[in-house]
Amino acid sequence: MSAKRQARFEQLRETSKERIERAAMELFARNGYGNTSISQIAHAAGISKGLMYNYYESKEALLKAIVQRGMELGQGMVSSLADDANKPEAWLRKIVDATFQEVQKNPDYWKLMTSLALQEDVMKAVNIEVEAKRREMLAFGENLFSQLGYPKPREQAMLFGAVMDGVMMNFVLSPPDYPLESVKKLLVEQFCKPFRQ
Amino acid sequence: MSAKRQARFEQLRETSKERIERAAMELFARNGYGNTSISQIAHAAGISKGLMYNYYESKEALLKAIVQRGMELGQGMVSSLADDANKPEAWLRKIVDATFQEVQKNPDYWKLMTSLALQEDVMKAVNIEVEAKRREMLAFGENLFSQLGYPKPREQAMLFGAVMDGVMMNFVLSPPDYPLESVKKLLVEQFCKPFRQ
Amino acid sequence: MSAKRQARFEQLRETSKERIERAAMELFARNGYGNTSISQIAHAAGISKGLMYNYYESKEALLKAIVQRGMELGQGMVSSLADDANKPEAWLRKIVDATFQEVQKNPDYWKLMTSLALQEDVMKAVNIEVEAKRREMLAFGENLFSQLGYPKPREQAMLFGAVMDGVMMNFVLSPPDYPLESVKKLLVEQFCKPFRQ
Amino acid sequence: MSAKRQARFEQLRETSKERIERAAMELFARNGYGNTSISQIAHAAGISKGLMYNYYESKEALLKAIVQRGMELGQGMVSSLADDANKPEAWLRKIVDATFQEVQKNPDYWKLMTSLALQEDVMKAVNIEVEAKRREMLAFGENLFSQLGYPKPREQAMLFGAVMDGVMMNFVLSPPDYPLESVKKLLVEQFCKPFRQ
DNA sequence: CATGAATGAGAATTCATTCAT
DNA sequence: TATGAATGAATTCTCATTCAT
Repeated sequence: MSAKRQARFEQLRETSKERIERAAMELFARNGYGNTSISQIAHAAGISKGLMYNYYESKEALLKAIVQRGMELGQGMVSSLADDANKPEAWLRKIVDATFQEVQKNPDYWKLMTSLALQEDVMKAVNIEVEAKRREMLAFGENLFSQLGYPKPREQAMLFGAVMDGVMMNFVLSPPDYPLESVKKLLVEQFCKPFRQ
Repeated sequence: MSAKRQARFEQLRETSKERIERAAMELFARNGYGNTSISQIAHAAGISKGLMYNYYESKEALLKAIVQRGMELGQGMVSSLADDANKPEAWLRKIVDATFQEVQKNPDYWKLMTSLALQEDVMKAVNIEVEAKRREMLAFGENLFSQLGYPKPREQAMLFGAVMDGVMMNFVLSPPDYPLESVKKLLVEQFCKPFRQ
Repeated sequence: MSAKRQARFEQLRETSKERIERAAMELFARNGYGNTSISQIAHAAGISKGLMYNYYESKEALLKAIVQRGMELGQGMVSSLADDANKPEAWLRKIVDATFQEVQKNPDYWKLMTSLALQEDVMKAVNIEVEAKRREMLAFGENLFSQLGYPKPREQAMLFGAVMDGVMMNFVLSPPDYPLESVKKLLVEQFCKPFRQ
Repeated sequence: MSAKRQARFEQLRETSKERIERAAMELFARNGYGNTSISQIAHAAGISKGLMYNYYESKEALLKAIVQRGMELGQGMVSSLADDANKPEAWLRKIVDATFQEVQKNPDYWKLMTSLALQEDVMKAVNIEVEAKRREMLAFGENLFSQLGYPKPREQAMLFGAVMDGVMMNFVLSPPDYPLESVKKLLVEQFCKPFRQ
């Protein structure tokens, strides 16, 4: 096959794949993985049921692909807030900003991830990765709060993680209505600052 | 049938029902409603599939019953912290205590509720009720934080709700490992107090 | 459940299972395992597709059960011709008789077994057992022909095995037309006798 | 298109066709017609699925082509042993030799043919031809054994056919291990000779 | 000639639900 | 009350076949 044709096919394939993944993510997020059928996905993506299996070995493989892709995109975000090495306050703010930016950009993805986290069996493999990331974040936060003089930096990091998760969850439950900006502002005021008696 | 036999049956029925609901809640919480089959529930409860339908009209009815019962139990909790009418700090603390006590007593239930909240289609009816409760709680919290002098009581109440949700979620994801008490303490220190510049 | 009810259910279950196995064997034998669908089997057995899965985990499990049951029945046959310890001619005749009796009783089963033997992937597990049995038979035959003075008992046993297989195959290909008795008589005359220059 | 190009294409076509047929025969023989997919064949042949349909109208047409080609090759064999008109022993030996030579040359083909013979529905058309050939062979053998003085020439011919089929089958089941030559020698000794006693 | 994306019919399998006992 | 055999609709998945390129 000529390189040209190759490219064209590549593009078509991407298009279909992307439509499938987008549709699937939306439905998985909205209704849950177990409550979403391949038929629904195919219909929403405007393709035949069979085509799905040209791209993904199974429904579960599709889910994995979606999660994986999201994690890769997430990597970019994390690495983008790299420096500011010894300004913990700035760093915390950046984390808050970056996280909510991500979530706003793709609430469905985060809804899905939250759903999955709550289910042990489905996607055990993925959850392991997510768990690792959580741990990493926790250690990172502990370090920051320690620098900020908190007497119990680990617990503070956990509380911080909890607020983040909580706001995120409340937001994805009703994105249009949630006053994310105001809440975020309060959050920053109350969490991204040095310890004070 | 004699009253005695009646009573015995009643008791047996209760027992079976309870075993069914407990098994179902565990499985729903662990694997999701859509990923749990009646067979699994019956097996876990040690009864036959058919018997389920003596007590519940359908799988969905079973879910509703579980959710309902949980909400009723929750009512008790709420009403139990009724007085202390004008001591907002104490009230907030009580809310925190009571909530986490509930969650610790039955993490599966809260895991399930969180899962359900994330799914629009499944249990739309239930979610409406939950949503109503959320609103009520929000209004209540807004009032408390207003009394405590917070300039943005509504947003503060939302942030408070978010921490609560976040801690709860993090806890139910790994109940044995989570240092709930320490985190709760920090939470109380940082949220259950009058506004301070 | 009372023993009576138990027995009744057992019987019903057996009936359905037997109908399924009979129908499946017929279709597998006639059209091949890969060309037979569960729908066809269910239809032929007069049951619903779903019921199959109450008794067998999968189509392959059904096949295995059929093969297994046949092998167990075959065991009976083998053990029934036990004695006559040192009369090799009589023994050979008995083998011939017993084998063809089996085959006449259930030609479909042998057709199926022959089909399966020809396919490596399907039922690799079963084929291993069958192979073991072949080897055993071969060793046994070698011993007999050795006693009968054949200079190459092993090869003679293989030839004998081949005639048996060949007649069997020709017979199952058109049971009603094949003059099994006459052919068997010739076979006995030419194979079940001492070596003669 | 120039004659030259035409020829080149012709050659390429042949090459692809041959690769397809070889791959298909191997897979059909190994796993059965119904258990072999076009994808597998295309992959094994190193071509695209679509290309198959340039050469064959359907999967079944491919099977027919394979069988047909084998039968045509078989024709050559039969006609090659034409003369020796009235030396039945020599003739029988020739039949034995030629047959096993064929089978050794292409065990997969015979495996496939045996498999097909065992399945009524698949390839009914082909089986009719095969059946005709069997009959012809039977009549031929009957004549030979009659000339050799056998009292039941028809049955003897059937027994002879059975040994041939049996040895063939045993051989194709494990070509590398089977001592074809030794068994063939015994076969000739015991079957290709005048009637005695 | 050659590709592989796309289709749709149908296959295997699951599962909520019913019902005779 | 309790069972589990039986059903059938829906679900996941496979595969021969078509077709635009």
